[in-house]
Amino acid sequence: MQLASMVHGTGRDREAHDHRQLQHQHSNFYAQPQGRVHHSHADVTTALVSNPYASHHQQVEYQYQRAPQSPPSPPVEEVSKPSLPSISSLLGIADGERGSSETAGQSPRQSQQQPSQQQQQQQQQNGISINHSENRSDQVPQNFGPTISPSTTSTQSSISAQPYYLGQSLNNMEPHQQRQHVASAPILKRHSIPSQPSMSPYTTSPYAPSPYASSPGGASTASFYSPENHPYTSAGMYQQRPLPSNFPPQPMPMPVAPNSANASNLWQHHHYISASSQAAFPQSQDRYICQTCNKAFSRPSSLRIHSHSHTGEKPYKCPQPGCGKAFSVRSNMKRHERGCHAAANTPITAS
DNA sequence: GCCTCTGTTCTA
DNA sequence: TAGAACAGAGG
Repeated sequence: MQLASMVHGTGRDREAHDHRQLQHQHSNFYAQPQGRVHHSHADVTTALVSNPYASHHQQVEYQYQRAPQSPPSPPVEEVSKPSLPSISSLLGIADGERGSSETAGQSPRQSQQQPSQQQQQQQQQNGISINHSENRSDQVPQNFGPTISPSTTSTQSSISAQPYYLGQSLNNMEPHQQRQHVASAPILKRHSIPSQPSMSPYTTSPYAPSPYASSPGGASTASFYSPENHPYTSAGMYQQRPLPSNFPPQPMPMPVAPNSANASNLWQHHHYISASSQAAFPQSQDRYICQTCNKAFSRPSSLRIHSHSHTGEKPYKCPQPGCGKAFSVRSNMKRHERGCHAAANTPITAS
């Protein structure tokens, strides 16, 4: 009963959280265009492509200041673009350098730059050679990926300061990258649980401190049968966890819509996770998992007795005088009495 | 609906 | 023979 209430309560909390989050996003979504009134249509369009759901006000301001460059990284490119030579000229310079000596191949402009600036310059040149051939929209996921453009640090700070913005970027990430994000955070949060051989990673996800508290993992946190809350605390011997329906863990069922991000996708995103989280916690059996051997039991008493096999505890001692045998299971002790001491007891009881 | 107790059954 | 798990009964 308590478990059920916990699960339900978690679901309500999760929904409430989603609702609040969505309200927050909606408010920002509708408030955002107001901050762009003085911008041209092209600016607004570019900014929306880059981040249509900027929930943080600073993010809006940040992109507002340099709206023409939609991705989070382009300021250096923007500043240095006028001074960059064309690709044909670069090729010509390269050809000329090959023809002439290496020492004499430096142009006056390159000699004036610092080494780091030269690296940035070449990176920018490489970037430009790619950006010119690719669609602008394809550039967004790249900038949101783990390897942030080396342009500015404010870009990274703006992303880290916006959980939902980061979530959007996750959708643009490769599946293995998403798994890394999902799996790395919970491990840091894991606590007070001994070694779990071949334990499902999903058992760690419930403690994810990530902004995805509304994920199935976050919901399962409340339903977790924490040993601290159990009267029988056997040194973290066992725990309850939602059923193996989540086992083995499956990849995050995030709908991949990198470039078609809009409000409807937002709702679909959150609702999809919420629905899966509800279906991920069936009130079925085997909810009590031994942390030592990962064996599942349907009853806490069964798990408690099972824990005796790991601890070697044998609380049930044979009451027969001269028989110091102890058993971990009461029924086994009684059986022992019946079998071994029946000859001595039966005549007494019978007579 | 969940728990403990108890008995039964399987296995080494 | 004992360890271990499962299932029914009752609280």
